[in-house]
Amino acid sequence: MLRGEETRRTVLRRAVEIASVEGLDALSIGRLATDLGLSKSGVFAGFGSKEELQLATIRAARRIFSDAVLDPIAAEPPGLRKLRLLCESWLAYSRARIFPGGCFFYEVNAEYDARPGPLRDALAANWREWHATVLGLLAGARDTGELRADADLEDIAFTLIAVLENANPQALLFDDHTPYERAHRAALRRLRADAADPDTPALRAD
Amino acid sequence: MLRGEETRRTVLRRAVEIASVEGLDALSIGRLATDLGLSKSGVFAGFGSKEELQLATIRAARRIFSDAVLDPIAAEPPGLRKLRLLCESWLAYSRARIFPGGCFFYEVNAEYDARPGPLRDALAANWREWHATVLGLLAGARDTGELRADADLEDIAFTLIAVLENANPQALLFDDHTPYERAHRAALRRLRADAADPDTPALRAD
DNA sequence: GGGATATTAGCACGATCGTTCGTGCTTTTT
DNA sequence: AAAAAGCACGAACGATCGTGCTAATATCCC
Repeated sequence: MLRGEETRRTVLRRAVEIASVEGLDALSIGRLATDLGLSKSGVFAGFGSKEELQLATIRAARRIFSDAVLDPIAAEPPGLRKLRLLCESWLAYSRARIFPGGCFFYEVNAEYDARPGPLRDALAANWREWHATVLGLLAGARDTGELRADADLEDIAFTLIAVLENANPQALLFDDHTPYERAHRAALRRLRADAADPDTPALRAD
Repeated sequence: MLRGEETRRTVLRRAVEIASVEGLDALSIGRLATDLGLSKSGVFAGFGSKEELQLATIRAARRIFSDAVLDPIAAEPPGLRKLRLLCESWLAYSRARIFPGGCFFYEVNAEYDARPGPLRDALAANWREWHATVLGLLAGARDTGELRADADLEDIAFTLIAVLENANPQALLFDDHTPYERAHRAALRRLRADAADPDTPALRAD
């Protein structure tokens, strides 16, 4: 019986839109039902509780994010180029309003980062995953010898994520796309700062 | 007749706490009333509408932010040192949980950056003000000759704000303070990158 | 096709939302 | 001392919230 799964998908498609703009708290069963021409109980039945609906919304958003940002660069071999492509991919994702509220996770992380519970746990897990991805690409670029062997990859990841994420609210708040260009320049600059000398052996000692 | 103003302050003191953790949407008249032992209508009367309560909450938060971050460095003369003190002041403000939810503005900007209306307008105005402050200090440090005359101050401001703000959600999400240290290092590094040569004349041509 | 099953609709519940209204109490002004 | 103003209160409103029930309706298996 697949009709149920189909309905869940329909609901979640709308749910991620709403949550990316107004947050997970603004998700309401009744609103989703009227928006989609369903009954309240029909929407409710598909999830069993509001919290489960919110968790499912986070999972759905994770998939969309992964498709939009990670998939396009999956085939790229490790190295600095892959890292730069990731940054561009992320900026394009925020810029293209894949979620109408910009980056879904920027919105909901701010909403729940100070509220313990299953939702914050789920968001923390997603952040860790995203952070590990960036870190992995940085390690890749170090292993190819394009980044200095003694570079602090955690610090670089922190700055990269920071400048990318920060482009989002500024672009949304002012309906202005120049923050994306600043973020791009800032990311490239940070990578350049720890780039290895071109004639340094690939795996030099620290 | 000052009793009214006193009540408003009491309400707003609680309102900024709630909003910094759960957002401006989570402010509810009834909740504030029961939290403070007041009547719903009494709280309501002091503001006239929920939106006015939210706007007043933003104004109250702006004052608290200004007292915590800007006042301590007000007497400092322009220059790189003042800029570094600002970064430290900001990080201390987030770290000390002046607002229990970390940075009030990180939370509410994310909440309203994609929702046109008076609240977003008010938040945009606050952002502009904060941004202008950072830019002003950068210009000060350039005028003292400590920053290169051709440095892109807008880009530097973008990165500084990004690394500071980004420490906030990460520290909150993981109950971990090391992001503050990363942010500090990242900010200093960015300033160092455009520092002028020590023997360069104060106002060199571009 | 009929019977089992999975899925949606309809309706009601207690709670809470923002808001309005009328009333008393305090304090200031006259 | 009388009059006015400021302020908070309690009660009530229509709406919406999340969540249970029960009944109707699709869909699948035999």
